[in-house]
Amino acid sequence: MPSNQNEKIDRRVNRTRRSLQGALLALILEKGYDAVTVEDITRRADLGRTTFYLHYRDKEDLLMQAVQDLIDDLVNELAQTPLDAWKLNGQEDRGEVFVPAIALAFHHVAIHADLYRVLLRGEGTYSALRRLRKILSGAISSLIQHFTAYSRVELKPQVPMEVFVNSLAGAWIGLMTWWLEEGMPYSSEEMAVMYQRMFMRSTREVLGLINGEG
Amino acid sequence: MPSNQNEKIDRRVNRTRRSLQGALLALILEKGYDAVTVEDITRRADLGRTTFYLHYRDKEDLLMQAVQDLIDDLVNELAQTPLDAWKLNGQEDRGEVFVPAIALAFHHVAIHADLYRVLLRGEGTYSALRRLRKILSGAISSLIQHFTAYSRVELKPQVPMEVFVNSLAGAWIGLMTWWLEEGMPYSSEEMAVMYQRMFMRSTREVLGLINGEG
DNA sequence: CTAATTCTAGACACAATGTTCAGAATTATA
DNA sequence: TATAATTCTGAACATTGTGTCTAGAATTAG
Repeated sequence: MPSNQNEKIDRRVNRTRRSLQGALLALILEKGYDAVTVEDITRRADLGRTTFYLHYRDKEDLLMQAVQDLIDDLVNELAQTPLDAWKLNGQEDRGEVFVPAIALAFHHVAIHADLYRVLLRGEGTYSALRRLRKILSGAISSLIQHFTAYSRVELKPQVPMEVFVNSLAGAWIGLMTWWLEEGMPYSSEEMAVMYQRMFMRSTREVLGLINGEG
Repeated sequence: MPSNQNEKIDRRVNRTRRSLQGALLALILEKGYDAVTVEDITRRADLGRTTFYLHYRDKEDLLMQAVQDLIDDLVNELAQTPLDAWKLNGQEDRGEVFVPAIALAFHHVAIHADLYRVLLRGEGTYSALRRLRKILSGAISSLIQHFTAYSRVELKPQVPMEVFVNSLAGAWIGLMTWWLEEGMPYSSEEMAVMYQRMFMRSTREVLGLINGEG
């Protein structure tokens, strides 16, 4: 998925980095970020400790590069996804729709579950989780803007947009966290549908977009 | 607020512990949990390094005791607060109410801002943030149960309650985090009102409690 | 005032970090 | 396949932080 630089990279380098990253994730999930030493990582990856420092400055550097790649990937995929909403099959029109962008985010979590688990636990540096929150806030902002662009009604937000967007991002993160910690008892599509069912309707209300029927 | 044991404690002990806790919080906010050493803490607190180990096992022990006291205090206060909702002043009845329990939580954050900042950043161990999330989820559950107890309508939740409650707790945490990181641009009462404005209405919808008027 | 408690400074063994270096192993490429 | 370049390795080293222990100084409770 990530790290496909233009320059050709020695096989050993790719293999080494993948091993190190995998070892770090596994070890963090086993005993927590703080308890993991560089020697732990290289032993698990079956590499010399010296090799580690050939590639990364320290433990945090390794984790942050992994997270950065993950987030870059998410941003890329989000950018390639239309913001439109599809009406759901045969459902009576309760405003129930399916937004591919939302489903995509949950799908991304499912694919990279281990890394998201580490990220959402805030292991390592807080900056990673903060970045994810900003990205989700931005995505939510874009969705809202996209949906309201076609509406001729004037917006009368019940709360400042910043407050609302950050709350929804928090709900998203809380939902993903619960989902991962519970061992993903629902599919990513189900999660996306539930997220919409909970918050898309109230979004219109909070924005002041409710016109008539409850 | 916390640590009022029955036994009389030597003045020096209280002073020392308060100094150490204050120093740790300040240092974490300055340069992050990982970068803080025990010697940093004792130097800032103007104490000998040996003294630290007279009171705490390590850095994490100190932080966790502080967080534990904080959470105990929050739980205590929540337990003493009625779950009822007061109707807001002269407002037209848009279902807008004021729930003391919600306001109390935001107030608690304002009073202990530094510690919450550290806690919400997930500095130290993830377990603390996880505990807070569970407490908020529990509080939300209680509120929902309390509100619906008087309703004769049968509930038809649109999503599993666990999903909904965890999302709302996430929104709460996201909102508090944003609030703290932005330097608390609103009062805790305003925050509580906004939280309710965003989610109390949609809660009734998600629970299937919408009867007539939108 | 005095006995008990707490704080202090210095020394200690230990664990992990991050660097260096010479040589072994692997890889790209011709 | 041969060879030059790159990457990996293991051992050694200085450095930093940890957690413990001591004897004695300082503070506190009563």
